[in-house]
Amino acid sequence: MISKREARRETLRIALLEAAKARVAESGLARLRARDIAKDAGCALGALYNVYKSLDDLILHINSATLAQLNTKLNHAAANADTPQEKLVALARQYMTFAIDNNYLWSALFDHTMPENAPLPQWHLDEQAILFGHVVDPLAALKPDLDAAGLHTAARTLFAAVHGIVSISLREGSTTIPRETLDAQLTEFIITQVNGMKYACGEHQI
Amino acid sequence: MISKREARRETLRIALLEAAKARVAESGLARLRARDIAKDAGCALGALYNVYKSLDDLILHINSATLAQLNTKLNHAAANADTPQEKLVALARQYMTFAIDNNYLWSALFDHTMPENAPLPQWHLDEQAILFGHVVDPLAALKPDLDAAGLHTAARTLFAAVHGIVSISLREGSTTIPRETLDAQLTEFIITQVNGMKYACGEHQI
DNA sequence: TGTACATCAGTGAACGCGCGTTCACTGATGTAC
DNA sequence: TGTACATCAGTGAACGCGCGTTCACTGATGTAC
Repeated sequence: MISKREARRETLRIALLEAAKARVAESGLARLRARDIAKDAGCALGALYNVYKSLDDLILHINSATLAQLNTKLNHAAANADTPQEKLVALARQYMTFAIDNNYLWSALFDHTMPENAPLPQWHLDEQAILFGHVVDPLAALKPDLDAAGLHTAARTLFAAVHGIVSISLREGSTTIPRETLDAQLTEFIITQVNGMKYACGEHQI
Repeated sequence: MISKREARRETLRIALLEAAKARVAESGLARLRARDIAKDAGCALGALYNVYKSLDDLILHINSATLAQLNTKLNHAAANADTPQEKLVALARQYMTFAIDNNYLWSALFDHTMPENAPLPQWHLDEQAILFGHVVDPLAALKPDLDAAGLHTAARTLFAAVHGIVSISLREGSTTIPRETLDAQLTEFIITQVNGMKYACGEHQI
């Protein structure tokens, strides 16, 4: 049976997480303060440390929630596309859309660094690995001759390229390049890459 | 005529810059401390503020030096390649090599953020823009139908993709993926992209 | 059901530390005559 | 060249602030009988 204590604890846990997420979404990870979170969640500063081990611990849970949300979006994107090529394009575009719509939360995924003695916990590494996973399936269909390791590497490279394009675009603010241009660039980029993979497998001429 | 005062001032300026660069190269931007720099440069803490406006100002000069160094390397890489395709491959590989060899200094280029009221000075933005510039020339040869704006965008996209691949690789440490694999992946990536550009200009089928 | 005690969530002031920046002071360098 | 004064580099202790974390205390919830 769930005690009244546990229920309150869980409520506070969620309230703190939501408050922290809102703060990050609003003004970025760098401006996140324990005092602000507690105030927003309606509890005293010390209460935060009853429920989370530290501020870093709380941030991990923020990122975990963001990853879950992104994951859902990517699942939908892939599910609504037919061919492997279309899936990859849809994934990339959804990734960019998510990054634009959740700029600061998305940045927090990559900005947060743990104190040196405490590395990222395994459960969080697993969550990150799922991101690459989305790319693996369509890629396997396109390059059936690749083994698991090769697939993994190729997926990471493609993901990283998309990530870089999105990342550098967001850094400059949306002022310099209009959203549609960016979207077109990204789409063309993926198509070029995927077609190249399909028609010429590793024996390119330059 | 250059006074003794100015000479000393300039010497100290350089000593501080070199000390700071060494610190960043050794342990990263996040661990850079004004006190450490002054100690390494052999002066008192306050002297730093005679010569640089602030620590952020000094960091700008570190990044400026790093950009100049990277720039030189990229110039050589492009000069030693013949065809536009080869130039682009050489640029990407040189970029990765530089990032690996100067991990922390390279990261500092992207990690450093200014206080909100003081944006990056123009001279530093100009230096950054030169990076994209390397990609523009070979790209122009490959896609003669693009106008200046389109070229610029395409160059940025390609640069950003390479940056993402390098960035995510370095994040995981060199343990996970051996250097040669990474190099091969990056090379194949560029070749694929460049061939795709060359043979099919925007009217891809998916 | 009631009572006495134990447990633990919740409080917020205080701690502790790090660290960028300043400032009154000293002494070397430059200038005027 | 020498002397008196002005300027400014250089010093390092002290300032000031931010902010994560702790801790003694209070009061609500749970448990034993």
